[in-house]
Amino acid sequence: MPELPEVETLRRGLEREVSGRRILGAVVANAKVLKEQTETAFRQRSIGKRIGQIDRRGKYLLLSLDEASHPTIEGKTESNSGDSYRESDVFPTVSPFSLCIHLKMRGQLILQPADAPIAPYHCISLLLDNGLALRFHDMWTWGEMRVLTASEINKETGLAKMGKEPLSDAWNVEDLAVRVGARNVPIKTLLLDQRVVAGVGNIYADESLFRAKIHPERPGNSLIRAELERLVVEVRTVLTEAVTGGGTTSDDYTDLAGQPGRYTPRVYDRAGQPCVVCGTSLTRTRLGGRGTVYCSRCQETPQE
DNA sequence: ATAGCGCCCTGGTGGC
DNA sequence: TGCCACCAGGGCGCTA
Repeated sequence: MPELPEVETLRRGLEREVSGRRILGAVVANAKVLKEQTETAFRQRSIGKRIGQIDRRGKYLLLSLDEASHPTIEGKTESNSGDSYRESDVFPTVSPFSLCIHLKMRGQLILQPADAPIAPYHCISLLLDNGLALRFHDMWTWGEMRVLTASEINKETGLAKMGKEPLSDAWNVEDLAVRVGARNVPIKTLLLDQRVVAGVGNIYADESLFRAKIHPERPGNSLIRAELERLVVEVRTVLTEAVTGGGTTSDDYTDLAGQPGRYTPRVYDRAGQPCVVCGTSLTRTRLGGRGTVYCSRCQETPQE
């Protein structure tokens, strides 16, 4: 399942490979990933646009779609002047639309030659002006790919209420303490809540808790300050390591080129195997409907 | 306000 | 061997 490190890896790939490219055409093979958006609206809002800045927020990818026809914008985009043209009052609505992508469980983004064979579960292709196609595949069609305005993004996604980016300086133990607060909910469930912290999913929630030596079923309001501090450190560490490794090795995820990630989890999907620290057989349980793996010795619930 | 559950979807798995 | 029920799971919407 793509989480923050996988989506960030894709973002970096897109920044290298498709930023500045013009969208010449769009093929909608499975409109389910457009959700409420019509195929007509998707095509009208994307075809002819130039892909500008590539942003990530939590597990969302946001590609700004700029008017490609105007020479001023074109020139500045090509000269790599960043987003300085956004400050211009000449074109106050230079980028009203963003291509908004969420891969959910099984979505994949692949960049390949436009004439490459269409793979199974192909949903959307964006044909670019360099002979490549950006393709969205999704076996379950839970994923989302839409072209939205800023207000539509706020209305139709949870982005407005999303918590802070865990790899930003703005995220710290104070912020986590406020959002976890007095909630009598398992800490694992809270970590998965995108309003608590952005981008953490099932893999990295389990990994962070294991490394912070905190039992996933501990209620949020039972954690002492030192534990919250450890958790902040370990969430950052595990996400940073996973970004460095290009994401977790998984059947569900590949980068833009189709390559798997190189990060290897210590507990996720290792139920019954020995703990890498103490050798205890790792325990699997269910928490809030999610499979959860932990070490019953390293992450022992303290005696009350 | 908040916690819990059902929904979406389909390949893989385990039981008989 | 073959069939089929069941499972996994992010995010959202509904309910109590």
